[in-house]
Amino acid sequence: MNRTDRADTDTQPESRAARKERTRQALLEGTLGLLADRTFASLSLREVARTADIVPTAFYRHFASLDDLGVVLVEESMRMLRQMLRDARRSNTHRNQGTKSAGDSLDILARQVRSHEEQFRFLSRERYGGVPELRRAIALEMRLFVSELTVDLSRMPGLETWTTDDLEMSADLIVSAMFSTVVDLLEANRPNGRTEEDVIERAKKQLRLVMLGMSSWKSPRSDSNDIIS
Amino acid sequence: MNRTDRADTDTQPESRAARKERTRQALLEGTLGLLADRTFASLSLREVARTADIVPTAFYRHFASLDDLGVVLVEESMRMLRQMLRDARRSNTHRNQGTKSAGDSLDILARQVRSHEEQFRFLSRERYGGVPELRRAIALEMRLFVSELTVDLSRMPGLETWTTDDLEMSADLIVSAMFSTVVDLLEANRPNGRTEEDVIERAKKQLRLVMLGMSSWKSPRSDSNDIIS
DNA sequence: TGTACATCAGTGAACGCGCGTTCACTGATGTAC
DNA sequence: TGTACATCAGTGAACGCGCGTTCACTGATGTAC
Repeated sequence: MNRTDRADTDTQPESRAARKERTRQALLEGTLGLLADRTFASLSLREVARTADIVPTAFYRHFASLDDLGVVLVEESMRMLRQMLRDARRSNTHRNQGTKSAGDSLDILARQVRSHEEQFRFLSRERYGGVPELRRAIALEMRLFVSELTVDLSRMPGLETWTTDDLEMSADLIVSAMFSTVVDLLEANRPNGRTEEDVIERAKKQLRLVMLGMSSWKSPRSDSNDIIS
Repeated sequence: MNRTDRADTDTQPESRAARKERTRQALLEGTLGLLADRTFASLSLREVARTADIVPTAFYRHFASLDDLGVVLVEESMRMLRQMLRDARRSNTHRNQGTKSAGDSLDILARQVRSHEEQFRFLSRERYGGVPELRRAIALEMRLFVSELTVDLSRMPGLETWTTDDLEMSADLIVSAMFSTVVDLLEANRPNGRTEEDVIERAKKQLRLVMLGMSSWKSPRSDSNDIIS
């Protein structure tokens, strides 16, 4: 916390605060590792402590409870997700829109999933299967995504006249599809499974299909709502 | 099992086999009850036994293990889901197709979710958050849904010339959206939440939007794939 | 119909185990002078 | 720079608890004759 003398050579021994921070990070990362194929609810404090090579009681020097650590984990993962969304949005704003940007967004998503696999695995597992506290935190964040995407859509050419409800309906559909894609990406490249390229290609097509639907939604020539045939 | 004298009055005492079956059902239903807000992985055998008012050791007269019971629960829920799909398909085949049938399908889905709430809750929770065995069973069933829907789509007017891949891509999108809708339905009518009618209306619109996209997918006037604007 | 025996769903005591949490402690790091 | 004291991350023993599973049992139901 309040260190008066900063280390100016890196051969100097680590400060107590730095050591503590390292243990804290070890706990968070060790927990994420355990969550690769387990539910957060099935973890035990002793087990988590073991991953950081500390005795169970030392855990309490860092978190008040296991749930407390879980909330921190959600917050960190969510920060990562928000950053991803911000990047995707910037790439869309600065370049062209429509099909191109849809493909770009999917590529950004796939890259993020690959480089933050454990966090995505954690989020997708806990979104529906988690303890109520984590579930609520994730649901809130998903709702924020939908409303941010709604705003983005409202600025696209051809959609300025849409009602908020229709924009939200479309954003909701897109977010659902992207969530499915994330889960598919996490399971891609397994024996007997689809390849990552397949998953990305299908997701791009799906996004294009939705946008195609949006482009003729309530347009003059389909006022009858008699869709197929 | 092999009762020689069948009961012809209902004042007659229950047979041993019938009693056993009742306990078995009590175990299955009691477990579903516990799963209303918990993960299957977090249940204990003793807790489950308690819901059927039997001593822990008596559990083994009915199932080899808790996981064994879990698999039976998945199978039963899946049988219900398949039945629902069969009904929805029949209603579509016998009547007209397109927008009307989309609305009908959603109404069928909503009714099923309402009357089998616990099973849907169980399935949606375990789909991503469950123990590997349950997750695999559910994933398999979801894949079957997609391929059945793919076949259905291939028979719709205007879609006969589509590639299997494009049909599957569309079916996959629809199933993703419907899964989201199920989860929304399970959380509908809560304080500060959406109403069931809102959820159903939005899902119908989403289905219409997708079908609208399909109707112009790769059609002459949008060969350029320049979707929006 | 009555008797003698078999079946088997459910009982209850007992086991060893990992759990979360308490507590008093140790000893290296940090601070004041 | 050296000394005396404070801080605090991590230790290790101990606790009571619910767990899954074993085992020998009970007594009502079912079957054979």
